[in-house]
Amino acid sequence: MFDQATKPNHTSHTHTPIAIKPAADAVDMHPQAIKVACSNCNLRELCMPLGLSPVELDRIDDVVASRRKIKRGATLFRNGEKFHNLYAIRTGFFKTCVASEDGRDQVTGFQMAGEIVGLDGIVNEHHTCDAVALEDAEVCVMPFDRIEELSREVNALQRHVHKIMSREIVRENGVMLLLGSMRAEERLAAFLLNLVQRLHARGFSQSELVLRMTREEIGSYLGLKLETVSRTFSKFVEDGIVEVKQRHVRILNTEALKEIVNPKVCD
Amino acid sequence: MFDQATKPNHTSHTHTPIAIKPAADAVDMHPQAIKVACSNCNLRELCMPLGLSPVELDRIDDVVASRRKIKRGATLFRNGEKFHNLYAIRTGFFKTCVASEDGRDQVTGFQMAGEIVGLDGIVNEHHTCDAVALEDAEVCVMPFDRIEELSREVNALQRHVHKIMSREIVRENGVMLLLGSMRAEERLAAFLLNLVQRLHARGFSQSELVLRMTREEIGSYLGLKLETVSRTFSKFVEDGIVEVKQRHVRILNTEALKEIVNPKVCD
DNA sequence: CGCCGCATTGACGTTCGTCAAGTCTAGTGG
DNA sequence: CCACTAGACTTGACGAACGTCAATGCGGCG
Repeated sequence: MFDQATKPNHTSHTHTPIAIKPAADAVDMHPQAIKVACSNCNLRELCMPLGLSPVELDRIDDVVASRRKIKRGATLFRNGEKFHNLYAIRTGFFKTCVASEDGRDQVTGFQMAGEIVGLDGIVNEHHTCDAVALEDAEVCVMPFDRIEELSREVNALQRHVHKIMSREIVRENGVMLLLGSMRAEERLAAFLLNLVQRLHARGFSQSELVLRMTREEIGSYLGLKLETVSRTFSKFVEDGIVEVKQRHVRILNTEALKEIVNPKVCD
Repeated sequence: MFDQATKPNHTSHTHTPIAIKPAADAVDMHPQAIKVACSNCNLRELCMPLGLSPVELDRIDDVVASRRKIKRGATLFRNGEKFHNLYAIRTGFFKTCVASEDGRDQVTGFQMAGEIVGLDGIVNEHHTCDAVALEDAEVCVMPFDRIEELSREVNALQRHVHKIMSREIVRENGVMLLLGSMRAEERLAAFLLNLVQRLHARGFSQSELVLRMTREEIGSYLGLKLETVSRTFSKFVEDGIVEVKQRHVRILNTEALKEIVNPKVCD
């Protein structure tokens, strides 16, 4: 039943979220020949500004110094490490988490292809959280000095950097609303809707997804214990809202999920 | 017992958090004569970059277009409004809050003199939260276009803007940790320590403070109901950790509060 | 002086966490 | 190929923490 869940819409031969845009497919056939460059990256619309002139596009390529592969379970950076770079995720899936001094930790986000991590390091020139790969991943390394330099000259880049940071602030506002005022079912429903929406924007199914994280990691993100996450999944299955088989999830009734997150008062 | 609580260290005649730096006191005697300018603002080290050359300092003045007074209870901006400006708080105290569609709302932060609000509006060019004055307040209006323009030319300003946004991201990470993994006592202890630390940085007492917000607003911020906030205050009083009289709070045992937030495992 | 919003306190209910037992699955090594 | 194992997941019983509801107190403002 779930056999096809890992292979959405298009025919990627792995389950890593590779993005859309059929246009550049021809180039992708010789991956070793690709220049490390944003100008021919099919994730460009996700992590770089739109509407650049060709000459600006050329300059933008300079923000990426190199690429780096991270094995599943390895860290891209750690709390306390000196901050040098932002990272644009090319493939793979990350979590970021902060820890309190007494050992508790909290997942602060899950990041997928086209998203930027490392913004936490700018203030104090040291990272304040860990970024851990939840599956084998590759990132573009973007030295922050270069970003600042270039964004002084390319207005669209400057604006873009500001928007990325603002977007992260707004996202975290939403998580605070979730953590501060929602019950378990609402949290999980909101989580699933958010994930599937972001995957859909990358060319995946609107109704099926494969979770890259454990129940415990979901729980940490949502401020719940893993047992509660598990029970809530089971509840959704009973109610016929989703099918769940381990990490494979199929959403049967999106409207019902939305209704759980945002109960309409009907009277 | 609390009569002097509203008047910490120095002799401000109101209880609005006016900042330190005795240097500029003379100028303050003729408030109507002050030019709208950062270069002679005693909050400068809080909201503007340090180590500017005189000529840069002069240019920085241009980011502030005007000032605006906001009455207690009034909004500086609202969810959905078009974004134009960032605001630096000169005097007064704000809360920011987001709302879900079904009416629940969540306080996402409390802001005091020298802090910047409005960053949420950058992504979509519309604000996504409300900023409400909890006491009569005054802000510096800083058109974001000008900020971007100037920060292309003044590197220190560019860096500063990035740091302010990154700081907000890191702060929200901390709130997520609090909301996701702490119990009521830990949350309230962390909240009090954070408030008093920020007030202290502005020249106020390390041990006394006047809360500008209701129990309900504290509860919303901390993901608790107002009754739980009230009970937790009472618990702290019983334990001899604080004295509380309405919104006046005196911290008797800072170490105990820290211990509550970060219980040390002693074995 | 009386009203109203805010705060406190108590009794009770719900939700979620804790602890524990048991199942499933993917990966490993014979 | 299959048995074994470790880690992830599920499920149940119980209890603690916090929410809900309601009564009461307090203080500031008109």
